[in-house]
Amino acid sequence: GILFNNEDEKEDTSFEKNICRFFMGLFLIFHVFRAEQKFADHMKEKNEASSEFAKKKTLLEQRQYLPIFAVRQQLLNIIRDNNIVIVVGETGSGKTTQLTQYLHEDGYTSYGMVGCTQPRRVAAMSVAKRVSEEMNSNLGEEVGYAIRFEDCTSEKTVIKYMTDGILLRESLRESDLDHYSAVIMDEAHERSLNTDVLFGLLQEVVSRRSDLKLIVTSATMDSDKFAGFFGNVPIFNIPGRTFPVDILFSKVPQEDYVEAAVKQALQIHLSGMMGDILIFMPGQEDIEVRRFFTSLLQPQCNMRLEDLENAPPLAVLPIYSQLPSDLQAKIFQKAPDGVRKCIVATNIAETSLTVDGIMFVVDAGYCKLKVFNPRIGMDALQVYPISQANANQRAGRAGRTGPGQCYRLYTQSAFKNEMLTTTIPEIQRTNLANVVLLLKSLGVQDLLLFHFMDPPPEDNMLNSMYQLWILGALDNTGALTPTGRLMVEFPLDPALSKMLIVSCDMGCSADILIIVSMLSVPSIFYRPKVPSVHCSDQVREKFSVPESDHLTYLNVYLQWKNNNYSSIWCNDHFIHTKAMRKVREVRAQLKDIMVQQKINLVSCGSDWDVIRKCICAAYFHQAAKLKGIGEYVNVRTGMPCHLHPTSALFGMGYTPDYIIYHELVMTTKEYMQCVTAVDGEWLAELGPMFYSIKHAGKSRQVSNILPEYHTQHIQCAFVTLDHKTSHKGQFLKKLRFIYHMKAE
DNA sequence: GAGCACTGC
Repeated sequence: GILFNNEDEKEDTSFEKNICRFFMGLFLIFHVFRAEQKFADHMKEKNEASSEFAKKKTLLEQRQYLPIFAVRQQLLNIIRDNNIVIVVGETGSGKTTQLTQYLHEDGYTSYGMVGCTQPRRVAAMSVAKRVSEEMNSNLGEEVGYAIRFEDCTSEKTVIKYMTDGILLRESLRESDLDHYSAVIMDEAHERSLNTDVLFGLLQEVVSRRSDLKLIVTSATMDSDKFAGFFGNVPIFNIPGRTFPVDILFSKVPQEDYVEAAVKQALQIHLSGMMGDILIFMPGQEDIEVRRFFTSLLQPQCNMRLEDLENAPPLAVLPIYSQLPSDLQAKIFQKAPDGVRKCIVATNIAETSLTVDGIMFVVDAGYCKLKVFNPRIGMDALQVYPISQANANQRAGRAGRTGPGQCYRLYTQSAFKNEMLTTTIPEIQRTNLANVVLLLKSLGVQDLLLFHFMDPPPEDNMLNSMYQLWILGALDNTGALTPTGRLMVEFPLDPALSKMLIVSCDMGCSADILIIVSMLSVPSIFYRPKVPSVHCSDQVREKFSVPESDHLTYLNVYLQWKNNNYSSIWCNDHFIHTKAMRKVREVRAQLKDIMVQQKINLVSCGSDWDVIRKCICAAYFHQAAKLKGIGEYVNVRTGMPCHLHPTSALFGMGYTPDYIIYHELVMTTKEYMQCVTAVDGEWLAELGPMFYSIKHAGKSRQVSNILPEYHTQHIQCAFVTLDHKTSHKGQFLKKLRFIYHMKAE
């Protein structure tokens, strides 16, 4: 049927106005505050109810009630007869908790552990906890888990849950995974970067080790592809236990998904049907609630106001990853009687967290994706249509506790004809420098021949190898150098590892260690929306080191340390406490590795120029040159690049001739994020394959020292002094550096 | 004068 009536929408409102209409409507009219106040009381009630359920059924009875129990013996038979099996286990089948236990009961743990990988840390932890309860043992004994910063296993452990990244690291130490008798790769259909690398590696391990069982779980739509990849291995189906979800498509394409979502949510709310609503939006910007206070109330989408006023209360709850965790927790609290929850989420609610009681899903059909462009070395963060697999996953969120409905704000024809069946796997749209380094260290000779399920673009691979060569991780033949081998030890991007390694000789390793840790954690600064926005910016300026964002970060950490790592101090200075704690954890982990690798910790004290030079030593390939007031051009591509407004260098009178950047991201413009001023001389000294010093028209030729893989890129590496591009102004300096890249 | 989906070692 017709879900929405577009014809009445004539006014041309801006995006922002639409957002504000969304929340002014929902948020204010439905007395959200009243609703929220009642939450606390009802939490207690809910807890009592769930413990009541636990009493009714024993753990064993609960295990036997799962769909997977009915096919237990068949499943074990097929695993016994095959080294690799694809298991299609739908939601609610019990595969994640039961498969490991079945293998244990069938004797596989007598000669090794049963390992089970998860794409997320919380999942690894919570599933391990559940299984240890079912096996009546203490967590960390028979059943344990391992995630970054936390190894909760012991010599007794026979069932080990872990993130896929952990298993990948373990395969570095022990390439045949001799400690395992079976490995289950759970949620493999999510195709994380680590999953895809493990696919290729584990397939080889199984071919070497006939006693190892590999079980890969998949969604229905990928199962044939998975089975084919591993050599036409059998597929085993386990039915799920979910409720039916009615899918309703929009009859006409929606111009504005925010407005359409508001209308749909209101329609559901006024229809009298019971149940909570979950709305999927592409980004934080669409969800952020606070900004709506500053906006004006707009007439509501042709709804009659008296209808709205008489409607029951509705609690609108935002959820996205950057939201502070105390606010995130609200979505799990039960709403009081008579209050309906309306959760507005990014795709964090698609897989990462599950809310019970959702009966209605409203799906805008978009998500944000980061896509890497290897040619210019830039990430683009953009809104894309979701895939059919995403859409089905989202719809499924309405059928967890009862029959549900899913309203798709796009047409059936768009779903069928315009959406991809599955999202492009991460390995095809990300910077591969890390993957390349890892595979090289595992002794993979020719990376272009590595057995990937979906091989990444060749250009991307070559570019990553080239970047590693620049950093001195690969030699002229493309083989790993001692520096490269050392870099693998660190759980960091290659350039950051390199920075840490060179910092020791430069006498500033303790300082660089802090900077690297700060860069490994997203969003240190918390920037509340109105009204304290200026306040937070002012506080931030207090940390500012005019010539460097990196040093600004160092400054923040040192001050936090001086204030005894206080969370109150963080709150006062608009800094994410959670992020800072993670910085500290990362620092401790990296420090351990440095000690292990005999890299001394030394501080340069107050001589911060040394630190800038050290940063330059690892990032000289990401440099920009001043061109006009406050304008920079990328030295590799000649592309204009902008200082990000949050940078310490932004809008200040100080405009250095050369800067290096940590990251280049295309959003509304090409922005350099996290920059540091450097000397031109340093660039020539530390990046001789890129830059040469030009003395009165004479140039120094760079010899061909590139590995064979990079023949296509050799031209890019040469410094060709081009007199045409050298002009007066800021070039009238003692030294001139010009970089020329052969355009395609 | 912008604003960042989500993971992981």
